[in-house]
Amino acid sequence: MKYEPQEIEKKWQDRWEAAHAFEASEDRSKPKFYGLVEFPYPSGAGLHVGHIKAYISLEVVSRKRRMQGYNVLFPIGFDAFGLNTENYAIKTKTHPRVVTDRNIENFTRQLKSVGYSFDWSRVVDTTDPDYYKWTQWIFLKMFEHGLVFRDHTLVNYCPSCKVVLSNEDSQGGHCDVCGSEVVQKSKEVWYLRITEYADKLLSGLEEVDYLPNIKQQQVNWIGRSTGAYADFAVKGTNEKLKIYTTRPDTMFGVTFMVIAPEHPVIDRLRDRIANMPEIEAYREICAKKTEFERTQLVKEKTGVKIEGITAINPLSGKEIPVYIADYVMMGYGTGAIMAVPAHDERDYAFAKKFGIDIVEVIRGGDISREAYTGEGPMVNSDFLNAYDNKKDSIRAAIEALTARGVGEAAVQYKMKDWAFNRQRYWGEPIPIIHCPHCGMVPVPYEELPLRLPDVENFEPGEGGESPLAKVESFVNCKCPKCGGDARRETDTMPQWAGSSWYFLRYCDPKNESAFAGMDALKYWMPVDWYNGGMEHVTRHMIYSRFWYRFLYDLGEVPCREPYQKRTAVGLVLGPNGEKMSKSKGNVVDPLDVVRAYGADTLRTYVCFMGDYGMAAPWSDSAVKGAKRFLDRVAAMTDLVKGTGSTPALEAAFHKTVKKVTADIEELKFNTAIAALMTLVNGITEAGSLTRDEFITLIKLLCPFAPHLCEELYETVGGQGLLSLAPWPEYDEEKTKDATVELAVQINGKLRGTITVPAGADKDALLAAAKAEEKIAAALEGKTLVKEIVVPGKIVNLVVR
RNA sequence: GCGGGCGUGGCGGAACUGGCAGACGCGCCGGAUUUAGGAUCCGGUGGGCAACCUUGCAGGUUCGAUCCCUGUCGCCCGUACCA
Repeated sequence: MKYEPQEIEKKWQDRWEAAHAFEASEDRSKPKFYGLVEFPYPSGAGLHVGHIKAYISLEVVSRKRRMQGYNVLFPIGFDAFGLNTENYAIKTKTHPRVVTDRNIENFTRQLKSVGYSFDWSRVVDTTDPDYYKWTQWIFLKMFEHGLVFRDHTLVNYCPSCKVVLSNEDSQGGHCDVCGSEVVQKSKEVWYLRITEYADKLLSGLEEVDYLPNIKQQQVNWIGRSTGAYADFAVKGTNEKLKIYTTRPDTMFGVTFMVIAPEHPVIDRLRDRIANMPEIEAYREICAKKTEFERTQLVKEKTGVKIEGITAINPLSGKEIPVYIADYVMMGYGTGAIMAVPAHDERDYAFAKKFGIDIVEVIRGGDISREAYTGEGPMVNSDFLNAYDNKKDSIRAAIEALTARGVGEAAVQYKMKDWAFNRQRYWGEPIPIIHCPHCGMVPVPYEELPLRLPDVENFEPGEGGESPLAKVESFVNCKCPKCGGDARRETDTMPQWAGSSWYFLRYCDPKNESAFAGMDALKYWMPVDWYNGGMEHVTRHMIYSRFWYRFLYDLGEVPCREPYQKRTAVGLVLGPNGEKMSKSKGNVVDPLDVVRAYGADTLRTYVCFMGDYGMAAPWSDSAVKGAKRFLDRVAAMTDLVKGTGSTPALEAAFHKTVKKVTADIEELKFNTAIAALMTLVNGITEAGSLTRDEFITLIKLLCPFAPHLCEELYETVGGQGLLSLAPWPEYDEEKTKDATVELAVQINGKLRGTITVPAGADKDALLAAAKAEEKIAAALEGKTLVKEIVVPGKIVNLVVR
């Protein structure tokens, strides 16, 4: 047969659809497999090769598992709220609903053209009111349980998108959506108290199977540290400066304090501060600094001494100066630190610059040259001098602080609470009503979904308020509690909201009385295998684990962790080895490949490119190689004969079944395909194969190139769909060759090979080795010192 | 700085975690077919004339190291004054 992709792909896609071949079955007696890939944001640009590679992972696994008899749930949906759509809508003056529907339609068509075996009967769309009803429902449950709060603080703000961003959304100081530099702005915003779940998110990692680097990144992001709070009294006032430290045992080495420029104590002590104008000037400079200046130009420490106030060290009683400096952040710990220049590099740099005393309290370094951050015995530290290790001295210091009532043990997290509102139109409305009498009142559950009103103008307001604020009919409402006039919240949720629980909806997508029925959840959850990009490890993964864990605490979901296993896809780079981008002009359109070479070629090539988890450059000529391989497989129908397989070919088949079966489960698609290519080479050499063997071949290839394999199956008279036919089995005994070739080394260097029966013992191997021509020659006149024989591996003769 | 990862032919990458380095593919060379090109098929292909040399570099452990250890250089990703 000849491989003509254009003629067969649509045909099989239609047949699969007509047969509902890939819809998850309600038969709950079968073992289940829930494979999840990150649902796409349906941008106007259409499918990207990145999507192809990301989805091919569990596509191949799911297809194989289906053939192995699993009840497979392999769903897809659309994460369709968000700024890109909204910005596009503004630009083209088209309603985001229209844009979204068009994009979803386009994505659907494109995904289907690649032949993914998604369950299209369970598609979710986060912008569908029947879906976001439950997003709002979960939000209200969180509100009910005290996990939602409003606060007036400094937030990350994108001046271009005109929205507040969470920490996760502004990693590296740049807006996640447009890349603009993020500025700090004082605003009243909604928060989700994710920090309350920090410990659960951390401990939950112990019971899941994520790649080690994924776990590590989450651990780092949560950033748990242990230490203590301590109160430093401000001399002559009732004020106390509360600090957080991980090394309370170094307290006798404290020679000054530093507070963040935004620290509120400055305003409270305004009257006592002698150099207030200088302080104000410094605060102004700091406020104007961009993220870049604050983080990149860190070498030089700046700050101002606060004249007129001093603090008292709670353990030593010493009076010390207080500085204001922007190397102390308001957002971490308490916004104030005790500085121990002898044992902290930043404090050391600051002390050197400002000529402050440096007092050694841990022996082991040379504090005249640099801060010593290692361990050692305590010195100059009163009662702590008795200790010579970190653990004991910290414990003793905390005990002392506690006993004197000036401090206590404490835990801090780098992770911050989740800034949860956006001042934009295309998102889930936050279902809260502001009542002048009752305060914040949740929209009653029975009124959900709180629908987005239709508006003409989606432009965000200049003052940073949501477009919804201009919609009087939406804003004005009655308070559900007292019935009086009230106003609706006009901000919407961030894009991460809808994606924080979508995998639950897949389990039971049509449920009208719950986000998903417990029955369905008990069967399908947890997700057995989740694959996606590394960029989501500290965003979406953290958020959705938080939401899921919260629902677990409520008794709404059956297990503590949503994702049993998580793997990551490596980037597809441009042909020049650089990251694909429009500006670099190195973008490959996967649909072009489908048109030119067929979906099966695209799929096979993407799998064959290299290590699945690593970045790999695109190669147009290698794509042709994949096509050539499929051509050869198609041509193999001519070699199918009733009889005539060699023992070598039979063994090759068993080996290949074993290897492909194992490799797919490890996402080692490149070597699985290499094994299939080797097999095809072997068949070519043998000149013929049986029909059964041919069917085994196309079954193994089916997860990668399903259209072609279905067609070939039909060509050789196969009944039904190959995609649902049983996966090939192998016989371990038959994977073994009768004879093996073994390397013979002399002094560790290869000097010859011997061919011996598979089970040959040491003596036989040794004899064969010594009889080998080249070996015998090399042994001539030498003294044999040692013989190393590892059956099945090697013979090494050590001579002198 | 810290955390994670990676350095193997001209290229993408293999190699049972200590046992014949370079599977498989791309590219390249030669041949067949073709009026020609393309496509296809067959053969060859790490370097060196050779002895030999080769997994970023330098050491170490071992009968034996791409794999383990020490040091060093380079690249990528994440994070960032986290007290």
